[in-house]
Amino acid sequence: MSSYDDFDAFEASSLSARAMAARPAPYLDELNPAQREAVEALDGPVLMLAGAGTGKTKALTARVVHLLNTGRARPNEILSVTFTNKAAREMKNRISRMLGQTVEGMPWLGTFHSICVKLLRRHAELVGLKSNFTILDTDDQIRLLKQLIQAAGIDDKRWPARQLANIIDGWKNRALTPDKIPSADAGAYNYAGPKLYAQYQERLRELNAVDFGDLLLHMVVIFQTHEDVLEQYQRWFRYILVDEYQDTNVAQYMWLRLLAQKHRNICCVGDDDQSIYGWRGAEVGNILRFEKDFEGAHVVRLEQNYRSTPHILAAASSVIRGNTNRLGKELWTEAEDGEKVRLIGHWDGEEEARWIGEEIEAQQGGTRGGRPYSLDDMAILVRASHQMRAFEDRFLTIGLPYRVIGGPRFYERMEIRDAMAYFRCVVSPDDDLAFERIVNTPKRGLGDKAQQTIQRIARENGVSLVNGAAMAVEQGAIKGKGAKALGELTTRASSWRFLQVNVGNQVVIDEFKAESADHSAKILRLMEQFASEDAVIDDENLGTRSNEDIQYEIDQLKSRIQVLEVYIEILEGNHVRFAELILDESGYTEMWQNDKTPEAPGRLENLKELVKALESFENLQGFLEHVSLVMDNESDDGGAKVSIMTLHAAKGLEFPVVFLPGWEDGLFPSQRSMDESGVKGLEEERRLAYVGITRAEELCTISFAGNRRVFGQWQSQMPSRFVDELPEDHVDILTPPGLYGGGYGAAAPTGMKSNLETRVAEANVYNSPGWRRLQERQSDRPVSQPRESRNTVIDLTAVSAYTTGERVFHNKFGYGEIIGIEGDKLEIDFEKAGTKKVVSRFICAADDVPF
DNA sequence: AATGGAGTATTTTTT
DNA sequence: ATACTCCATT
Repeated sequence: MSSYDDFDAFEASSLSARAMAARPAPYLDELNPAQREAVEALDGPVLMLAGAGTGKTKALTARVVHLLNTGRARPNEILSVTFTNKAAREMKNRISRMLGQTVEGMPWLGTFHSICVKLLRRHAELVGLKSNFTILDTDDQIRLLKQLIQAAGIDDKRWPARQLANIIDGWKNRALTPDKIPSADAGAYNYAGPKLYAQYQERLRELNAVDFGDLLLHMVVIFQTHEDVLEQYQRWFRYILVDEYQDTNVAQYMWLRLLAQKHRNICCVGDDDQSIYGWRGAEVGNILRFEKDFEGAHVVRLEQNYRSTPHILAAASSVIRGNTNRLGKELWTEAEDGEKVRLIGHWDGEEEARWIGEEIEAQQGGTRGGRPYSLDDMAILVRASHQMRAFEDRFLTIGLPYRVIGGPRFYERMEIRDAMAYFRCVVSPDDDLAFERIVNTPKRGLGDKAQQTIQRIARENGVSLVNGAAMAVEQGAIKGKGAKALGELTTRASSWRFLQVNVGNQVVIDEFKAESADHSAKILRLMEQFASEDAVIDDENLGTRSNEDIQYEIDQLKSRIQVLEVYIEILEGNHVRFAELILDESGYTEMWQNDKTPEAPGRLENLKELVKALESFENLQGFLEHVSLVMDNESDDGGAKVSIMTLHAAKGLEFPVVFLPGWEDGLFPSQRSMDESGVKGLEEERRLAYVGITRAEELCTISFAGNRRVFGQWQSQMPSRFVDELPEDHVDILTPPGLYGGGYGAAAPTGMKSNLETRVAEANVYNSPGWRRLQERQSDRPVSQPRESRNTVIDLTAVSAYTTGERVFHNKFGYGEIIGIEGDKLEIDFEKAGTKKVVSRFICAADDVPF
């Protein structure tokens, strides 16, 4: 409070502050003490540690409203960053509601990416871009990288482009430009990573394009190298609010720090226990060290939970307690006890889906807390999207309405991407990737060879592909029927481009109008002539024209007038017409109309939807930007539905009834997570479990299956270690009804620990041969036996149940011989597949092969 | 140049 | 199991 900056800030707004001091603040009365504390600490750095369901968004919005209400800042002086578009929208809505008016004046409320686009468009030239740059999605990114990889003579089979993309993303997330790659990373991507990264950035600049990571990276670079620009925004953004701070990566963190340096009025809201995006560069460290970064930070903990029952909270707390390195929060609630968390094991994934389907039908209409559940109140949260399939299959057969959230997105469909590639070519002609996509779509008889010719000519002349194509046509470099089609495309393209650059140009509009008027006048004259002339004319007389000829000319003129009218509309700013024209003239619409495959009608439907979606935008560019940044499609077509989504997609949501299927080791926690990131990965998985459980308000059901098809192969599954971390007192173990109950006769192996998992096993079918085999093996396999030490994922001291030289079998690789043992990983020399490292649970002794 | 068959990898999670 | 890629054939 003593710094000059703060004084300055206060002075600037003190007049209005005083004027508004008397203004009532009813929103404050609705807050609990902790929330209120977080809202009222307006100046200086604030860290709001908000556990799940503690009214974080409420506090955040109240804070914005309070800033406005006390006159500390005007709407455009508040920088309010969220992680997702959904969160941004939610905040906008809630602020308007609290304020009683719309928030048109909050231009800086949005995701990191959308705010950065806005900034970067203003300062693009500082990093060598034009302000109409395009934003590439992952797909384009990979295609571009593939080209560079092949040009470098690297085998992209052995070194997939996808991998390089991830490496580059990782660097960008850490705000590392190609010249700043640490030597430790020099070996990345077979030692070609850094060089290819530099080439990639160079190429992006040529294409006047950026990828997602660039949006932040470029802005950080600009802020670091152009003090004047940075200062301008530092001054401008008096107050900064950050939602989901635990999800920020290094680049975002640097961006925030740079901007907050001056006023230091930064309020970060987050929950270290809900950090689930480490895999894409999020640094929990950012939140853990906030107090060090911003000295004198005011830390507020929101711990009263308004969402879930005590049983559910107890389960969540018990699981998350397994993590070290937490800031520490303990959620509590005043809610009634309600039902315990339910736990159930199933025979296989299909059985699990069947049971959940029935359970949903049973819960539907049933009441708890007085009001009947609708399907909208229920959700199934899975670890990985492939788990959704079993549920979709099942729900389709029993006719249970469901909605998949975050599935394959509308804008990722082929026809939509094609259409958008056409738009991109028109909006930014340098976008070679877009042109590549559409040269031969629809088929124009331009194969590899023709396209290479275009590439060559473009490169030789240092022009974009569109221009290169035009030159190729002029030079007659393309042979065959492709030549004509390409010529047509390039003339079309240049006329689209003409329209695009002349939108709003009154001179051109007037010219077209004049031409149109001329034609109309001529038609009138011809009509007169037509009427006055005899029906039959001497055909031999070339000087006279037959009625047919006149009719033909009239038709020609009429169609020209129609075209002109469309052009005029487009020039006057009707971009929807423009889109239609492009799709029409390119033959793209026609292509699908002629397509006889069953998907074709759906694709045409999607194209229509695309055009309709255009209506709510100002122009094509605005639309393209929205699509690349927002990419969401929440089309709620009435009707109550069960939601199916991944745990990641569920963050921030809540449902009265939640199902958490697939709690099996390897699936959840995911094997890959643990392999790649060890204990860190496991802890993130555990946070994911915590997020999952805390989504539930009243009823939470966790389940696992003993057998599951993985890559089309049946695999025996072990219940998740997280199952053991649930608190017994708050969990009900269910016995699945029917078919299998006790069907396998023999009780579970004796002498087992009486942990939850075993009790589930005893209670149901979980006595299958496969499962029992696993259980038995587990007891003579140190890797998985000591439950306590299991959180050390790679335990090099562990003694394997296998020995070197032993002959083993792997589902995928077949037979082989163990040549090395490293904890639970075995190095095996396979007879067919060569030497591989395999996690021991995926193999079995050669004489134990199940057939 | 387009089609169809074989062979291969795929399953995290997303702005 | 399925989706995708590559290659050989027409």
